[in-house]
Amino acid sequence: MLERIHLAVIQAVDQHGSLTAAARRLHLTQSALSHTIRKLEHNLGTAIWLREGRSLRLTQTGEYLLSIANRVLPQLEHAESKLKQMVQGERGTLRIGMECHPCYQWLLKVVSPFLEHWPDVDVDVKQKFQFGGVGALLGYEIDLLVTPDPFYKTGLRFDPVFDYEQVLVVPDHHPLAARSYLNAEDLRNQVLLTYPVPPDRLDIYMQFLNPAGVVPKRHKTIETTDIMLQMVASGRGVAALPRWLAEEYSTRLPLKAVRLGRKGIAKQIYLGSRESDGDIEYLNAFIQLARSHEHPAAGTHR
Amino acid sequence: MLERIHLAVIQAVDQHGSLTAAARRLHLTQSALSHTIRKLEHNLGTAIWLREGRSLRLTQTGEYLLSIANRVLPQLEHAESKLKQMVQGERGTLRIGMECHPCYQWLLKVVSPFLEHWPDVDVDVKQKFQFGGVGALLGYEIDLLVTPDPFYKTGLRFDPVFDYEQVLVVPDHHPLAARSYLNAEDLRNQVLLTYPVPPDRLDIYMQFLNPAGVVPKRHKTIETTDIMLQMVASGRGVAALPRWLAEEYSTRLPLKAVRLGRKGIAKQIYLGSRESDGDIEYLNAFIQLARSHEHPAAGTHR
DNA sequence: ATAATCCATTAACATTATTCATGTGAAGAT
DNA sequence: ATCTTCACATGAATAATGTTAATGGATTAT
Repeated sequence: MLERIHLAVIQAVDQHGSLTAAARRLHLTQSALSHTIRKLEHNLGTAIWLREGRSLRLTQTGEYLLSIANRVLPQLEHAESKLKQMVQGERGTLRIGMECHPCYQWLLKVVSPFLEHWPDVDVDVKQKFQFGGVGALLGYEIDLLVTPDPFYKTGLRFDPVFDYEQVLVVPDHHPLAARSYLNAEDLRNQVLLTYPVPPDRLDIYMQFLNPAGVVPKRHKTIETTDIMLQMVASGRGVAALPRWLAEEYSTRLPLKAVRLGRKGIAKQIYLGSRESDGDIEYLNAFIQLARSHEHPAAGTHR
Repeated sequence: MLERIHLAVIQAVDQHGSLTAAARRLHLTQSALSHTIRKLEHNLGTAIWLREGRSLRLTQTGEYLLSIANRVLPQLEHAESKLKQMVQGERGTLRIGMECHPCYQWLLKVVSPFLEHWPDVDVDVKQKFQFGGVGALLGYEIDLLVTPDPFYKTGLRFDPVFDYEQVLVVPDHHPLAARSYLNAEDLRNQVLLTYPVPPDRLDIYMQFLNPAGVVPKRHKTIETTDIMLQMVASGRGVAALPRWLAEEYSTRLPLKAVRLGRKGIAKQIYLGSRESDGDIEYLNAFIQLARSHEHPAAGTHR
């Protein structure tokens, strides 16, 4: 009933002094405005202006409508300009899901230049998903998934962002620290520290221990990388982590990284996204940035 | 470009779950909504919903539009309900102009019950007018004029609200206090206190002194009634005021009211208004209230 | 499977909005 | 005074928008 055009006319007449001038401003004819306002006045049951000769004077109702116009129209105009930015992919929220605990550190390094280049794009990182990372992607809970497990499916797209080697992190003076590589048997008497995820999602089990039928002495789960490595340094156990992560921490803690198996465990991290989001500029930019920004230490493996 | 209907559709779809339900809610057909939204999406250059089978899921753009809808639509709805009240004369601002200094006290007695009956109508009182009270009325500076001088003219309407007698207020033990009435000559040696208005607007001059060619010893102007009467009580002069006003003060100050001339000076107060405002309920109500609320002391004169 | 529901689309039609051409009255200039 | 200009009103023609009705495709419920 009270439409945008009504408010626009009232505001324009106030600003430009006449219906005719307002019509020019709004790219409509004076006739159209006259008809429109006449109908509004009829619907309201009251005049908006008093016609005094050739000029218009606002009634109390008109004054009130003008105040509404001056309050509401800027909101709509602002919304429109924001929408334009969003459509051009310059503004939005990038919701990133993480299925790779240690990757958080790497992610921070990508996010920070991204935020600089895209000041109007917010980044949100989630770590828990009811139906797994891929489910979250398909269910539009997240827009981007950082995962070591690509799950090729129609509608999804996975871009490898970097390779790395999964290694065993042990204390500096640990008996295994000097070895050039380890066998599964070597872990039989070790306490293994991992993130709290099911063993079938842990590569050290799937690719190393299980094939040899070996079970470690104990298995403890720890949420955060920092604490986990503190524990390793103090001799409470050993952990399987990306080599680059181990090397980063080894400058601060007395740690050593040892290869798992003769050839090592090779891993890749992928960024999963929906194909339907292929036209979102900032999303593509993020993937681009991520690929060009592989971890410095990653190269040492190739 | 971004119209109310667009926001309404987005909000209704969010609230009722489907385009079809939203169409019912908005008293439009599903077809119309489908077309409307299609056009909006085309104009924006982006989808608002992702069509997933038979249900709609908001895109980021859509989420944003929904937030706008939830913010802007209530503003428009509120404005509409206020407008309805204004049109029914239940809400507004009554701007009262005063051309009768002592009437302020009387006005307060009318305004106070009025404000109680019309909680949504504000009252504003003005006392200065560039082109006089009638000019202010015609120029829409005020909506109601309290004046002793009706100025019948097309478009204006004057309602008498009460009669009163203009008397001379003197100190209790003043030589003139005992007289049953005064002649102009009696003022030749008095100091006359009046409000600061031109003598040709003062009845004591126009109707009493001037015809007799008498000029008082001195003429001082004072803004406020309270101070004026304090001065009279302390013997600094005499003042011409409505009888009811003098009587009201005489309970607190040692004052006496004496008739001017043998028949006294009869006065009337009018409420002036624009005929074009004849359909404003609260304005009529005010005039009605004013007429039924003449000052208690006024009756003594008739 | 079957039916029901929902969105998209099409086409004929109805309604509403806008334009175009013209009229009227007020203000200002000659 | 008369003329010109300006601004709003009006009515008919035209364009835009919404309705009705029918249909298809897809999904969900029974």
